[in-house]
Amino acid sequence: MYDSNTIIKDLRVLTESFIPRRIIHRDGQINALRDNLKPLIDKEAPRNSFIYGPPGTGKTSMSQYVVDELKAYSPVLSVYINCWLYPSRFKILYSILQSLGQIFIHRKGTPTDELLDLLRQKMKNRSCVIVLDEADQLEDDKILYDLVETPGICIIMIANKETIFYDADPRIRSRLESMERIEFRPYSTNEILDILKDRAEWGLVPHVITPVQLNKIAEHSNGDARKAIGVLRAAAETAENQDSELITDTHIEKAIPKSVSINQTKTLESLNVHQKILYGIIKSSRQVPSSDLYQKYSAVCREKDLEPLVDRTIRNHLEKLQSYNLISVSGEGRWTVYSSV
DNA sequence: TGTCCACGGGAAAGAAAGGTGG
DNA sequence: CCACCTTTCTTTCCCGTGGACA
Repeated sequence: MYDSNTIIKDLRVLTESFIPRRIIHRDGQINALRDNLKPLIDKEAPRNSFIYGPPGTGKTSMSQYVVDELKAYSPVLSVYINCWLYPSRFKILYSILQSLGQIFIHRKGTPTDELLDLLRQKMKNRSCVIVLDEADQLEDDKILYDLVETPGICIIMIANKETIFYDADPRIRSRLESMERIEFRPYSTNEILDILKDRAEWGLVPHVITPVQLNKIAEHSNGDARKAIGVLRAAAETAENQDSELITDTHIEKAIPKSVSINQTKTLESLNVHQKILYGIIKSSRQVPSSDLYQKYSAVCREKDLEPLVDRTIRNHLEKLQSYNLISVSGEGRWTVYSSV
């Protein structure tokens, strides 16, 4: 009935990047973001949003959920940008234009302002929601000013800290301060429990894990849904690999220390360029088969004018990312699949 | 049954960091 | 401060391995 799987029904549901069909315990934030975007439906000017909160509080999932919802009601365009991968003004504009289907040759020396003009031209009589995720990583804050000053563009900025760009240009600062702020607090243990129940219901075979066990995972997560889902997934995979019929307490205990990373942001900062690229690719496309990864990696390197490292070295870096618990690896040999934790 | 192809161990080359003595 | 040697970490090259697939 579930193939040979005894534990996992749908692995995708157990990944952090999976966008659930309903978002729980974020009603206030969802409504706030909806209100900000709502004017777009009547072709009026929307409000920009600044979303902040610690990792694993649902910022990215919720934004994507609301944007998807909006697109069902209105012919608005949307672009998602991970600023970790595209931190510069040029890269962001280039990547926006690319996602909007603007194809042009990347000749060296294209002035950044030219890209901005192109974008502004394209935005005439259209509107577009731009999600800037990991905005802490932005190298140049002028891009924010550019985007805010472009009619038709609505920004959703996502960051960990509220105080981002505290020392920015006063013009930009006043713009940022006028953005609608939406705070994401860490989830309570009970809220995490609800999320886990939801994921377990859709992702696991019925009755392989008990509510008490889920509660144990929730208590250990410190309000970080990403961590909690990671533990659930690791425990389920261990159980599955051992051909067990149930997830045992031992499976969970084994999974907990694996996913307790001291401080994820600290770890991320310690990565080198290549590791960041790899992590960015794996994180933004929820799952990457090994056969695609190296190609994608080389492509990003070329965009960044970087000489790609040789494939064996990449495998070394992937091993490191895995040991830092930033990515998880499933499958074997040629059929290895990398996914974000 | 042979081909394909990413994996991962190991050696060796290269690069960066650390130490020492003039 | 510099020149030179040593150590440590990173990257590359080489290659055997094993599972899917035709």
